[in-house]
Amino acid sequence: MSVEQRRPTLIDVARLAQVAPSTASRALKESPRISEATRLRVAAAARGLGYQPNRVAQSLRAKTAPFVGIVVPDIGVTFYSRFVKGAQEVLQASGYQALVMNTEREAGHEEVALRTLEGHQVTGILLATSRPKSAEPHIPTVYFDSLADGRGLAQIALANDQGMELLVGHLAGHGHERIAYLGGPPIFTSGQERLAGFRAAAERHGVRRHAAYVEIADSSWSSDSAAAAMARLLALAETPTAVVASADTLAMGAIAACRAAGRRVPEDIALVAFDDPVFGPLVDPPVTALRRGDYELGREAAQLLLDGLNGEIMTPAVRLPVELVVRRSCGCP
Amino acid sequence: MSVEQRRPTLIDVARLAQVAPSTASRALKESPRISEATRLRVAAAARGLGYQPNRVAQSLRAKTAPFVGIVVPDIGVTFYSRFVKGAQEVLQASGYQALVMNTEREAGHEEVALRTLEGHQVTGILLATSRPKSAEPHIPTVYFDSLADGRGLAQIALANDQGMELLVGHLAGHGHERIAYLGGPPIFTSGQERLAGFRAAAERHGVRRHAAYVEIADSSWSSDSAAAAMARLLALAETPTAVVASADTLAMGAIAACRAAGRRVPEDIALVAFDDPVFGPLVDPPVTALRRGDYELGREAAQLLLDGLNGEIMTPAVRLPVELVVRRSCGCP
DNA sequence: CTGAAAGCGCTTACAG
DNA sequence: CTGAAAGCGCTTACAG
Repeated sequence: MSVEQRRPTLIDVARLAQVAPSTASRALKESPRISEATRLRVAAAARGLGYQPNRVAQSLRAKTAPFVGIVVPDIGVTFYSRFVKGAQEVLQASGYQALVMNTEREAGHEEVALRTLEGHQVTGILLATSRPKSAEPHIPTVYFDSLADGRGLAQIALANDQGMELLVGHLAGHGHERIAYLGGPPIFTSGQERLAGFRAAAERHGVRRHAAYVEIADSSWSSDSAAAAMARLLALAETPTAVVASADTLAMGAIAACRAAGRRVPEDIALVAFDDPVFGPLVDPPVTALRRGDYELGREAAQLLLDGLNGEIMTPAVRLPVELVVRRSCGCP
Repeated sequence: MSVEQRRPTLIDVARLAQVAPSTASRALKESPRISEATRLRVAAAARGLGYQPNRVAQSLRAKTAPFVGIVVPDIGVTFYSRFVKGAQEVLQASGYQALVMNTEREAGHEEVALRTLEGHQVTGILLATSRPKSAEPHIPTVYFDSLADGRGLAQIALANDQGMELLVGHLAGHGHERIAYLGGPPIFTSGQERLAGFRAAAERHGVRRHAAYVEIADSSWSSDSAAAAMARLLALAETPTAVVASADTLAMGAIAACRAAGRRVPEDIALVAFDDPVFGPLVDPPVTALRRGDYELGREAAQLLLDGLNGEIMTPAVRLPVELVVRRSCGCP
């Protein structure tokens, strides 16, 4: 371990360049009213000392920091990691650093993450909340995926009902009349809207309603809980002929359960999924699903934040349309 | 948009509680030498105003912040997202917030991320570097996955050579003599050590060496590039009878290529992978691979950092042992 | 137990 | 074009 060295400060630079700190500050940020000679002298001094500005001091002074916090329930979920990457791309292009906070779907962690972000004077927040009744952060916030009506700068999510219409409509087109729904708990937007969307679409397509045909996985939308739910569906006296899984992880669990029960997909039971499994084409059978708009949602959410910061008027809630990709699991030839 | 409200400061709290700011500060952080009455009065004032301490000011004052930065090349890669979750678990238990930075494997982004973290006075950094010759951050750093010998507080990675020995040994035990390697570029630790480990293990097991039997994917270890590489292997006059993929994504690409070429796995060509594909058991065929130690590596790395901050002596480099999970893709009955 | 003062490192009106 | 001064919001020796 090397000797504890004090980081050089602007004062050190100014001293070495023989100017006042204020002049050094201006020279470093290319202010217009500075002589070329001074600028060069200061730049040389800064380089010589390996000067790096203290961002904490800058933030304290400016009362804001060029950061945008992205708060996600589970960074291990493909949807969220891709969202982060899409958002980051747009944010960095506008000079913001993305600060990712993973809450593990715990309201307490989210609370802490939000306070940390606020305390750090971040410029804005992109938030997929896991708190049933959340207070609005004191910083411009774009809610995504888990919406909180009326709060924040803007709201954006996938078109959950349109997606369900595509999925249910496709199965109904195959002649299915006993279609089950396997979804995440209807606590936040996606869970609620997909379930509601399924019900509405089922009704539109004349699909028989059956209480036992709605199965809910655990709150982390885990494959294991989906497998258990699927097993319950398969144990029914009158089993469904098709299943709509409201996420990729649930579809994977459902396939595993079918396999364990010796039921073939799609011959014995058809399956479609809301999110396209990442290795979808390699799964046996390849899964019919909606194309992922994850990156796009991230980019759009970031853009909404930037627009909002620029004072542009926001529409109440943005919906990203989805698109069906037909593969084998639905029983198409 | 509500009226721009100034956030209440400690001064506001002190004024309301009719004490000096210094007293308010002490009262809020439960300093011992404070009267119960004062403490209650200050607490009430803080609550009343909705006071939240300004972390930026605290950090500037303390010259350190209770944060640990985690810098990863690609948050969309399962290995890294799980690492983050494991590390975060340990860090939060010790009072640190994890700040995740995603570099997209770009040296420039990593540079910025590191400077941001330094500028923000984070207490420590967990770094999987993507810079060929990186300067050491001025903050206690634990290198993981991509090691940089001699630098930082500590170094930790999976036991790459032991893993390759398990994989090659298993295939050799099946009687394979023409074993190909499909890996990431040998630029950073994992790519280098796995390739070297493969070669050493192949030699130990008397596997024939053949220049064309080493295929390298692109630098993001993408499935697509692996599929292309696999296609090249399958086009060889004398094709290998088995392939070792040095990551889950590569294995997936390899399977896709085999399928596209009409070759059956494992009947026509056997396959094993270093990382267990997340939905491994659902892939056709289920992949024989090493059990993932991702979370564990994250936990260990975080613990190394905490130990190092406490002044404990560090060993030069920690290796996490791996373990083989046999499924169908290797040709086992 | 409480308060006045200094200072963390920077930036920006305000003078000159 | 350059400098002296104030202040961002906090904490902590130093007095009392």
